[in-house]
Amino acid sequence: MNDAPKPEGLRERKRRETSHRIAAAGLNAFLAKGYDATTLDEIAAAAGISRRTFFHYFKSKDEVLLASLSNYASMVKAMILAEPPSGSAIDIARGALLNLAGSFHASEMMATAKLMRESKTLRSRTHAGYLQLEQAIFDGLSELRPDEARNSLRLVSLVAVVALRLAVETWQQQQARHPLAEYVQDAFERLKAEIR
Amino acid sequence: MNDAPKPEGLRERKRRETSHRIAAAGLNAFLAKGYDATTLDEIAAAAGISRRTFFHYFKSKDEVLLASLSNYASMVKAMILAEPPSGSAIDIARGALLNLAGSFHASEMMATAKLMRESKTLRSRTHAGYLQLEQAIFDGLSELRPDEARNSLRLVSLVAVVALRLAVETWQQQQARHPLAEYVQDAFERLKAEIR
DNA sequence: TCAATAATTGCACTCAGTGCAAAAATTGAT
DNA sequence: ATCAATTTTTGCACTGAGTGCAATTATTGA
Repeated sequence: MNDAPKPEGLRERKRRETSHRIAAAGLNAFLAKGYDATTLDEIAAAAGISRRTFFHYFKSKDEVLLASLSNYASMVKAMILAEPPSGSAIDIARGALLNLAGSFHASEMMATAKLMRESKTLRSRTHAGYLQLEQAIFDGLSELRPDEARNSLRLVSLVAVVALRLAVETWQQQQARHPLAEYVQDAFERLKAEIR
Repeated sequence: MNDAPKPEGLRERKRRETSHRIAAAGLNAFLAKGYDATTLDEIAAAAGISRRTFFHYFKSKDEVLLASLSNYASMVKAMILAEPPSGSAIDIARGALLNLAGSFHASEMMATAKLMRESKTLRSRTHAGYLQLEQAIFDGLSELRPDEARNSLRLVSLVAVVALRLAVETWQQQQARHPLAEYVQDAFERLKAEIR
């Protein structure tokens, strides 16, 4: 058993680099000119590849933006599995999201959030991100609690994401005055207080 | 004050008819060949108009499908305003959604739901519909309860839509064995039981 | 150095969506 | 019925996203 039987060949390294270059060029252009006004040709040119090659790295234009976002889905699953398995499902989800909230970078978030609001297609995508998150939380909880009713875990997943959305909303409204985690904490508490 | 100062001129009537013809032709084609495989040319041809004219009636392809869906948003707002204004915000939302659930037609829903699952763009749109619903519920509640904290009403709106989504999910999983309203009722109860 | 494999590219294509200006239909008035 | 104003419909040409294919180029292991 070797940790790295392939010491990262040239191919893999270049691939990673190119992918990263495209993502960076894309985000850059989006922030500079707006999402819709940025064409694939521009991104490709800025990344030093052909338009056709772009599609070997990303399935679509919006996936460039979703790429960074979708990391959160796998992160949250890992965090759920890392939670102490005692406590209710919702507490586990809350713990994981609190954890996740810590890894949000305020400045970066506020910038991309602005993009999300501007473009119609991106608004849909933002939400697609939340759907991924729901799924990831559900997967994590299912793995951690194989004996609990799927029904309940599904419910908890959706509610947890609602809490996160509420938190992000007020966080953005208040220009990130406090760390996101505080808003997440607050959202969960308000959720428990309000639903009865 | 006249109810119909313009007794519906020929123009307006034709416009309504054409709009309806397009929607019907679109839904028809979608169900027959799938969403992605249906082109605007086909829809236009089936509706007896030019491709260009299509865009005078619908802003985009998916709006043909969203048209029927987005009615629900205004319906739910009306239903909220029609609820007895006593009781908590969440009970009002639940009442309205129970009411709305009654107007869902099972067979039609199951068919369009299949479409929604097939196409990526449509999945986004489905969710856009839920966002509209959230907003509509929030608007309705805000109007009915101008003195309650927006925070709380927003929270209740999102939670209510989560309940609806959970209900629709199991409803579809169980092939509409029971009327949707029952699942909605159940979802709200589970919500209250699970969150604490 | 060579052959297998994978990445890059160009080209031609389909389809959604938009701007523009001409042609056809509807309207209200005479 | 006729006419001018207004609205609707249409055709045409265009941009931009995304795909299939086949040729070219780079990387790999031997």
